Amino acid sequence: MLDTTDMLILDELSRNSRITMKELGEKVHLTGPAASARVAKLEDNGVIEGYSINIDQIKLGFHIHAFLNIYTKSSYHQPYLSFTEKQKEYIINNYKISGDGCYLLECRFPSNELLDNFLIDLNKHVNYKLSMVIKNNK
Amino acid sequence: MLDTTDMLILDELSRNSRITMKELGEKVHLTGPAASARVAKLEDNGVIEGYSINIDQIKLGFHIHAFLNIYTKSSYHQPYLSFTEKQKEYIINNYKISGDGCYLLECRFPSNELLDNFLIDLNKHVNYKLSMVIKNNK
DNA sequence: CTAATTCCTTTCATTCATAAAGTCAAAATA
DNA sequence: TATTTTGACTTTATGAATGAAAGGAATTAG
Repeated sequence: MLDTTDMLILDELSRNSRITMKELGEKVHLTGPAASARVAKLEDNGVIEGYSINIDQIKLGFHIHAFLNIYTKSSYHQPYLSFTEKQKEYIINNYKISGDGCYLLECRFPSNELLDNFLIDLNKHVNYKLSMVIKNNK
Repeated sequence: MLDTTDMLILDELSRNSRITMKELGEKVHLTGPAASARVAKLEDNGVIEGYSINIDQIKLGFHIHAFLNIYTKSSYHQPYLSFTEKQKEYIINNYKISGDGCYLLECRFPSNELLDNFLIDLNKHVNYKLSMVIKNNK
């Protein structure tokens, strides 16, 4: 389904998705139109879901990056899910998981104070264990 | 530092970073060159770190998405960090965290078998708790 | 052996990006 | 108050990229 050229294209676009098709072609030994056709096919079959940017969250004022293991006492998750819907500004990902907890919530906050406010509200619906990200080894 | 137009630009580029500067300008009520100048400034001051793509991991054969809470017995983390260096294919993020464990490892695997192999090797260096991602509510 | 398919290249018209010059308003300075 | 400076924008024009169309080589199917 995907050959090595396709993988190279995905690799290049992961590094810089605003590269021109001509340049992309040069990197994978194709002409511009050939690279463009490959990319179009990768879009059509859904391998490429979209084009995005990486933003420096700290420069946006989000100095705190945290994970919250969520533990629901009741089996009724809706209050928690409604809460996270309302707090999208602070929520990066909200994974439903197997294992210890029910959810793993990835969040960002400008300050400890806003984190605290968030936790107070969160605790009305569920219990949690907090892990603050110190750095990402990747 | 960043005004509402800049935030709108970041929002649009997050949704589609391959949009033309002309189109981007139209969305935020600017001309092409003006939008382009804004974006260049956002790049220069490091707010925009880069341009990337979203890839459907399942279509690449990675059917399993998991988080591993890592617990190191010894204070000497290097064996673990060397191990993760060698396993980059399976590792999405490797966060050093405060809280219960020492690290939170985000991984992907094609099969349970390869996950099992990974865990066997991982367990030579550290203990872990495994959480499998069922879905992402976001 | 011929026809169809796939993947590519080349060509060309259209569109985009980018640099340069000019406009305007707000802020700073004398 | 008058003048200058600054910053952000628009307009214009040119060089470059995109995308559609046509054509060619290699592979597969009938």
